[in-house]
Amino acid sequence: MEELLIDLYGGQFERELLQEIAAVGVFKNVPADTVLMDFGQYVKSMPLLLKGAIKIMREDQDGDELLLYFLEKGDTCAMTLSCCMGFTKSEIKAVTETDTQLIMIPVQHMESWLGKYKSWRGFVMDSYHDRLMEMLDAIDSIAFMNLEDRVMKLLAEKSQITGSKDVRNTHKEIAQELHTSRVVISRILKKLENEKRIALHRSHITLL
DNA sequence: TCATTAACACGGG
DNA sequence: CCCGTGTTAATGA
Repeated sequence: MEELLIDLYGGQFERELLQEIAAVGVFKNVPADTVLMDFGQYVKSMPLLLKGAIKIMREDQDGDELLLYFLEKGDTCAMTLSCCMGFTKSEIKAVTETDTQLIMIPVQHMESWLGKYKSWRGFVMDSYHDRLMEMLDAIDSIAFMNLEDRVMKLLAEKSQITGSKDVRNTHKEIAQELHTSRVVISRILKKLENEKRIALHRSHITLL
């Protein structure tokens, strides 16, 4: 676990901090499509992402979901950070998009590290900033982009996350993540296929 | 005009 | 058969 840590965070964290993380952190392998955190849950440890991707979703009163943004390696969850400090409930849902490796750090440590390690403070601050920017990006998408562009953007993100041109998602899943109906997704995907931007297959889509 | 809802047909696993 | 997909018709914002 320590080698992985040094590999990913060595340039960022002090040696002592890396050792502390290795000492108290719990390494976890999580398969794809696992719910890591749900609405209303109290958070008792924060995840440090080593490998894979997690999607962060918001949910409305009817239980319909909307994808906000993805977390990738080197990222952490901003909601966890604020939840841990104030002991409030989670406002978001986190689901693994791919098979994921992460380190869970109990909350009591992360607070003391804030005073102890400059690099940790910087990391937490940067994380807040990054997540805020991604949130703004998500708002821009919903407010200003048409559905066709949002679909392409989502496919591009998913492709980048998996490192593959193939996106293994059904039209239904895409519709739920973008909070729209499957009919529209099918129609838009068909249009994109006619424009030679993607190729459609059963249960997966290839970007061209 | 464009999204949504409901309904139906087709085909693959 | 069930599910994913493609399409249409009616309705609404």
